[in-house]
Amino acid sequence: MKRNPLAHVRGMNDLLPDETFHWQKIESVARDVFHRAGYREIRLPLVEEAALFIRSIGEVTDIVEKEMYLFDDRNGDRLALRPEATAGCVRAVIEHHLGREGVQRLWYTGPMFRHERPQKGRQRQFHQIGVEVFGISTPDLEAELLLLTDELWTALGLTGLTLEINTLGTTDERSHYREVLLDYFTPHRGELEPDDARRLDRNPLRLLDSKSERTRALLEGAPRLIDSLGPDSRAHWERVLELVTATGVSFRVNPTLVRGLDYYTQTVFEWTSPALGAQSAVCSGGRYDNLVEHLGGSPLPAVGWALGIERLAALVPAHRPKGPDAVVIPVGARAEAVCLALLRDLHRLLPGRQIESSLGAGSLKARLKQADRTGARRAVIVGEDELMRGVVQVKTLVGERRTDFVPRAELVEYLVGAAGRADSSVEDRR
RNA sequence: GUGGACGUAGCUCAGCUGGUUAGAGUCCCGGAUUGUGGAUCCGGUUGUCGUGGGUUCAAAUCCCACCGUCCACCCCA
Repeated sequence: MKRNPLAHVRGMNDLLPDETFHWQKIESVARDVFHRAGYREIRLPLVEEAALFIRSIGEVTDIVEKEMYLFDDRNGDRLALRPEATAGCVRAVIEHHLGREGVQRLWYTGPMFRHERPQKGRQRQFHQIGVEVFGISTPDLEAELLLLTDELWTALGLTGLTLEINTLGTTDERSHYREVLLDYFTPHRGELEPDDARRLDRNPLRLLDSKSERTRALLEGAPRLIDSLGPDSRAHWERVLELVTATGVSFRVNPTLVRGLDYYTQTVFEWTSPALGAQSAVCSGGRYDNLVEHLGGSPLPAVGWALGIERLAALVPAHRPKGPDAVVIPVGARAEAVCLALLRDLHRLLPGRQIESSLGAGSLKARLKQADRTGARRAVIVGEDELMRGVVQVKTLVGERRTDFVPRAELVEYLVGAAGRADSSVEDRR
């Protein structure tokens, strides 16, 4: 078959209501953690000039070379769906001169787009939550950002993640090391697997985290990145280690950790989980002191990280939504108008409560069954009998079976009292 | 982009080496209870067997192609 032209685009998935609840939970926890730490939200466009990403992420990266969604605007501009948000964030900081207003602690969330082959934990439209801080060059910022991630995991009830950190030094130090590494590996070029030979040509640093046995063996005798660092970078790195240690966040130094994006300098880090399969990185980032200047702004140091919401959502224990406090069920046509008025009043007078309606066709039995399945605490039933008596029937669905007939005017009062009376014990049982 | 596995009810899957009307569980709907939930029992609906072509008296089953999904490589959140 030709593919169904009306089906979803490959790698761009629907998030159904069962999942959105889980996501909302994650997002609200993150929002709260950020707010408490003084981070403010920035909302950025999904589309930017393609050149912005090419210049920031790097020309010889996979993201730029083969993964970007590119298109020409009607006026001929070369645009791209953002593959990540740091570039756009830096652009916004430069464009609005945010650097002049002192330190900026920013966070963002939203979809990113990369044309990759989908697999577990990897889709073409994926979602990130990220943080960028501008204006602090000292290593205490790295510690703060790592602490922030750790606080987030705690707030989400997430355990079992491991943190690895490394330093890449300044741009100059790194390109020096690149040459050193190139000199070391070039005589062994013939021994490398095709993928690694390609890395040698394109981005020798990527050899450091090669999975190939052969390459790993060669790496044993290779010059180390740390030896290419000057005194300033070393001091910065030592201080990062000291401060992160002091925060109590446990980590491992991984000298082979190199990030794929060109703009990183000094500290880089990555949180991973063994539960995610091949795409194990949950959250990663690092310092990028040159990027603002590189993109045309006045020099401004920065550190940031981003986490993949899909990957995080796969790890965070699922929160089941709790059922509604009450479901209002009309029986018969005459009761429908009364129930709608009842809903309106309940929503207005009990703003904290979740009160749903049970409308449409279907027997009372089926609706009670449905209400029970959603975990509703009470059913408020209005039928002919109740209409004649001016009451509503309130049936407790959780815990003890109990049915009360309540004068319509006293329903709000009853529900307020019922919450104190029954819900706490009910809560425990669920 | 490369490799492998897999596409059968809304969902999870069975259907062996081709053989009559394609099954189970679940979900949904109804009944046992003329307007009263969770358990049980009874009944019912649900399918272009991914698509197209080929082999055959006969294809969900075998062959080919395409589409899609998943997993891994690559890359990365």
